[in-house]
Amino acid sequence: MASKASIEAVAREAGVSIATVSRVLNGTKPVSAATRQRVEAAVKALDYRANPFGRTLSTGESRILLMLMPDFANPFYAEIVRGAATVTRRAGYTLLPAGWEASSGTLDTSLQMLAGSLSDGVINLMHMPDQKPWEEAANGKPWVNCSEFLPSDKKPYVSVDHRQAAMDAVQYLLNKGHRRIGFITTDERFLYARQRREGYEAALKRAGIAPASELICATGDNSYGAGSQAAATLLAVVAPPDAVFAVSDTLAIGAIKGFRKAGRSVPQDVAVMGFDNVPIADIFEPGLTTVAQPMTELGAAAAEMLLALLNGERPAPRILPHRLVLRQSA
Amino acid sequence: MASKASIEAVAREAGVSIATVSRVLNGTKPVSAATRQRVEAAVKALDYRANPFGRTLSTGESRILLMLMPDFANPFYAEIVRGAATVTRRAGYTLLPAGWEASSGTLDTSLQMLAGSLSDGVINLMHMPDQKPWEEAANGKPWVNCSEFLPSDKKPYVSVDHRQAAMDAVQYLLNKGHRRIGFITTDERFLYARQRREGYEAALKRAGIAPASELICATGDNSYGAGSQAAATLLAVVAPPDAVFAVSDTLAIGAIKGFRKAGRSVPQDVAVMGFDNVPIADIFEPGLTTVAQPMTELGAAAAEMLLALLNGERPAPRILPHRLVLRQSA
DNA sequence: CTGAAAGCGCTAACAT
DNA sequence: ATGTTAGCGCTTTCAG
Repeated sequence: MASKASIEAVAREAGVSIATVSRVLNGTKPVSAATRQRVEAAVKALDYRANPFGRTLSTGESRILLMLMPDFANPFYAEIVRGAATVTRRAGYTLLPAGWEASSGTLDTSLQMLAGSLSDGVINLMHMPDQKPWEEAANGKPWVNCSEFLPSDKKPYVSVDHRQAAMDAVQYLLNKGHRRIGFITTDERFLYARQRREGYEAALKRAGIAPASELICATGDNSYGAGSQAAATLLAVVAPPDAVFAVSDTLAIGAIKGFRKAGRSVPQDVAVMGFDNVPIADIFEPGLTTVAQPMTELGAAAAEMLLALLNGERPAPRILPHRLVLRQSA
Repeated sequence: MASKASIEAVAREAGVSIATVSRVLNGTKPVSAATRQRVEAAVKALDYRANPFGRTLSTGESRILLMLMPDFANPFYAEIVRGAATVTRRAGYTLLPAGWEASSGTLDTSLQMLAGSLSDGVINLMHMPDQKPWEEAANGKPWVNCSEFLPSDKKPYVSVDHRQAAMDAVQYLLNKGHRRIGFITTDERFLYARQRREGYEAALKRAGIAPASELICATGDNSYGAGSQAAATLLAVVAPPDAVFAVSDTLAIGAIKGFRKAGRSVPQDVAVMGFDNVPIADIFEPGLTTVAQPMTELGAAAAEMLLALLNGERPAPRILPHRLVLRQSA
């Protein structure tokens, strides 16, 4: 630990007691102007910053909020973090992104242990099946789910309506005259995947179309390669789809690539829709038609709700609006 | 703070002193088998995990390593993190990604303050001009630079040879017969940008070509839009380039998009090369010719060096090999 | 308005 | 092999 000044050094430098230093630092109790000045001067002179470990041990609160992330490299999550961090910072809390290793199989146990006492609360973006160990570690700590949520869960959540969003996407495809619509999804243990699939099937049924299981392709993960693979699989069925709805832009772009490799053109031979509206959706050719989520707002709302929880309130769950972004792929 | 059992509760439950509990937990001193069992049983029964704040306050080391990241959403960094985390975890350290907000302008001051005492060391990926405040906060703490580094700096570093890599890329373009080669870069305050530019100019000079300043386009940031914009700028000069080397794949893909929008085709009218070899480079069409960095290895090496530093050693700087990945864009 | 002192949970001497 | 105790740096009664 670098030779940092302790509160005691500051007290000595200012000729006061450590209690007084603490008071001016935290504004807990009135301090005479003269004393305050001396302390502030000493703080500056010694470049003193309170040791968060001492503080936390004493107060029992760390003012750190954990953000549990399934994937580090996904711009969708990055944007949510940005939205949340803006809000928490204003309230004097630090947002710590963590848990991203879960996606690589090995849960970081040391961090998991830390989670229990390191943070005052958590914003969870983790996919449902992966979040259990964290939930246990958090042990009743203020917790809000963001994006991935179980409606029946008593925890506050903020999300888009995955089911409705998927319905809207598929309805758009239906309106365009497509009848054999495929569905590319990730691991179905993920709630959002199941909810979007529900929406997909509901839209089909409403149009009098029976969902065909051979048109539903669940890939292991959310990569371009998986999407490409899925396209190949879908092409192999006896009556291939004339449109496809994928649960993520990554999968959708991978699928387009896959269709192309098989000599099909998008959207002429097969229309493709994605989900998320990440930056590449607008750059890739054809431009990806997709459903956009209000990422920044999702993060900000989650942070506000967590702050409310910390404040003893019981924030109501929130559903934020999604919207279709129409480009060339469908 | 959720009602967590303290070490004292465990001691009571097991009928021993807290010192003994600490000893079995940390294996610091021999403990009789019988006692150990009782303590372990108590730990399990109470679901006890040591409070890291207490531990840190006492030992002066947190066993947390900070990873300073310029950008959260960039798969390049995500991969480096993965490489580093694997190594640190094995050594019993937790890797905490942080600092990503710097790129959004506002440096998270609370985290910055934490940085000073929260971590035992740091792996820095931050761009040089942005890393200063962190460096001050770290105040002499073990520190290794990864990717971005100043050769003259006394801190250990691991990186590719940005200058040489750029030379290789430009030489490839030269070999293909291109003579008017443009350069798209980000903010030139970033060291890697300056080093790659040096390589670009060196390769040109070696071929007897005087670098033309109108063919060098420095964009503000590293986005698709910036690349696209740069392409337009380059097209506006009296004698536009017949090839372009961009300092990142993102910029390169943006540039391809920009050239296309202006009616040019890649690689026929203008060849484009990138840097990094991120996943989309292989999916985008035309496939992006680029220079690949060993991302996982960079992270792993950085972690190893930091661990060595923590261990009192003086690890030597390391330069890892890059390689050209040839696809269709150039 | 300010100081003395207790205590947060833990580790590491120092006893025994 | 195990217990006692003194801190680690800070906040917060409790006195004054």
